[in-house]
Amino acid sequence: MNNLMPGQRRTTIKDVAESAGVGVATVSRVLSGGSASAETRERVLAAAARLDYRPSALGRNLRQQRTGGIGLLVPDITDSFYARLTDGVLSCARSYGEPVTLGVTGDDPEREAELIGTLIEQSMDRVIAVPSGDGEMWAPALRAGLNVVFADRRVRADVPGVVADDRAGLRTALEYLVGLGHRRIAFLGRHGQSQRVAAFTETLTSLGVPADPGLVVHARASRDSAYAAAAGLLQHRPDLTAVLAGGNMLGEAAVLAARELDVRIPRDLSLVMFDDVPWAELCSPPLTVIAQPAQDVGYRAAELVLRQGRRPRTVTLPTELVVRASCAPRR
Amino acid sequence: MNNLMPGQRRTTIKDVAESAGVGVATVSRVLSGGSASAETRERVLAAAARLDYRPSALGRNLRQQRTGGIGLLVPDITDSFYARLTDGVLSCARSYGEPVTLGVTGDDPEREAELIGTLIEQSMDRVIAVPSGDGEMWAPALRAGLNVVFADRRVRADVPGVVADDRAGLRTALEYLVGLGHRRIAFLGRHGQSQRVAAFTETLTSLGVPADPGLVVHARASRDSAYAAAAGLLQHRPDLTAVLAGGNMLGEAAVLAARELDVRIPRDLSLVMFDDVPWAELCSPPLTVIAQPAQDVGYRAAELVLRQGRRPRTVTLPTELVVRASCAPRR
DNA sequence: AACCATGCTGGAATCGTTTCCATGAACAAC
DNA sequence: GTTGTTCATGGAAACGATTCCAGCATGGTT
Repeated sequence: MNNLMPGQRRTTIKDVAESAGVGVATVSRVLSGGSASAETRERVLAAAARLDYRPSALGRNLRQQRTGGIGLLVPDITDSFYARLTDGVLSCARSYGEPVTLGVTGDDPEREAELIGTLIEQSMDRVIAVPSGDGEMWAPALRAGLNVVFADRRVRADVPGVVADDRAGLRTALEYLVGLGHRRIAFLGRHGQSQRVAAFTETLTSLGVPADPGLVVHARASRDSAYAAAAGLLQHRPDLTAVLAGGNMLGEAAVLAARELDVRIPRDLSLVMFDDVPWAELCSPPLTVIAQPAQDVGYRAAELVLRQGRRPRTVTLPTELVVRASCAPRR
Repeated sequence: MNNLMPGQRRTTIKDVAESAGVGVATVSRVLSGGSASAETRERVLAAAARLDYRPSALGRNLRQQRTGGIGLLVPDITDSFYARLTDGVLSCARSYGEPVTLGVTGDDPEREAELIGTLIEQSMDRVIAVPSGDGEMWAPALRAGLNVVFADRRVRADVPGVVADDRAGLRTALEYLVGLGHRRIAFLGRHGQSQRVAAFTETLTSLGVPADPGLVVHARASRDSAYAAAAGLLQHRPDLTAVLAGGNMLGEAAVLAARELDVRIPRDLSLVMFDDVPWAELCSPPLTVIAQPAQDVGYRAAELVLRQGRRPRTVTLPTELVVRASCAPRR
């Protein structure tokens, strides 16, 4: 069968070997930094350059029983927080020359499981995930030898993770709100943020404010769901005076819902949002936020998963309360 | 302490064959829908399920000389437009079960070339790209048999593409601005938007407004660069009365720069922004925008690159002018 | 009974790379 | 001159799948 395809056959290591007058083993050694005589090395390099040879990752990976590259699972790439996290991962991966395969889970455990399956099929051995389901779901992946690092959330103690110190950020924000006289403070969270919710109620109690379970609401990782949750909260509980939004999409939803229902920020309602985004400053009023180092979280997670030498437990990155104009004393 | 279990070798097709008492060829046939007797099929399926067998994509790809999956190259994943585009690609790819490998070019042709190299190394045969450099750069990739689809921009006539009809959107926006009495209208664009710039000057001329080259400014794909360009424009040309921002990041930069320089929108300056984003409505004032179907662009591009049967030339998707409150008659 | 058509099956080749191992040469030490 | 030792080197065996091809049984037709 001669080359009937317009796209000609890929140049292989064999072609290089032939062209350089050496064996394939020698070519492989030269190209991967093994030992070889200066003269041979030069001949091989010249031949490789002449033929524009690029080693096939397929062959290499099959032989070495591992696919290079990193799998990255986030709930929603449209969310600025996860986009920045992704950017951090990419920027670290680039310096290692590792490709990144992206999957969105939509905070749906079923989809997450499906994506994990795909990753295993691809023989990916490194994964960074913002987990949606419970930790159990990751057992098969770990058994398969997958190298997992969690980002933003942790659902298993035996898997390293990189998270922002939202507990501290939350405490600062709540102290601020309580100091302004607020007592009925709602938490508008996303599914999978159980830890954040727990921290919320604990901190509130420790500040002398009784917890009210009706003031904690959850949404899925989509704009519509966030809006529905925010609007529902504001309609059902007109008595609340402050809202803590657990993400930028939820904050956005809260602002929108408040406008729709003619609730004035900050006169009628104070709002603090997790995650600083560029538009928070552009918003009317500019939003007080708990800034999170999303990009760093991604970068550090990538570092962790790439330098798999030692296994640190968990990296916690600081958060910062940025006060703007969306909070006022309780009337 | 490594968590590598001894003897945890991956289960291969050979194991399944042995366990089912058939040859490997038969297993392969059964699993890929070939012909086999009902009894054999059942035995193989049972064995595969029992051993939790997953075919290795590596072996398959090596044999078939192609890596499944799609490579996606965008200038900046942090930009809402490209994030939505990416979301569209992922959502289409998911229904085909194809993994997506993401790379950010930062609108840098050099980085783009580097990423193309990586994709070829991975034997990726399908790529969706928002091209940054000129069309020449894609010649080697096309020669290597890569299946390329451009999104958002087109730089080669022989490569199919999916774009938004920004020419029409631009015309509508400019008619609106000119109708409000504006004459000195600036374009704040990004590198690689030469076509958009050309459309801008042409349209302006056709509306009877002389083009002023000094009113066209370019930025790279980063927030800092966008801000620098916007601030520079406003400082150097205090005579302009309207700005058309070529992307949401540029619009954001324009709003920020205007505030910083105490230029009031829309009293002193009218602003129209390409691409509708959720915060455009939250902004003060709410921004008039040319809405672009970013997600659809991604989805359609993925469809095009996956259904490589026929090769349509170009898909153009409609845009829409959404009038809010950032434009006013010229004083 | 002889023949062919049909359909299922498994051995073996193949994809492109890395890596093990044997070979042979050069050289030093005795 | 013989024996080790150290290199560079290339042949061949993996890796895990698909697929060609030949073998074999079955059943129908002459």
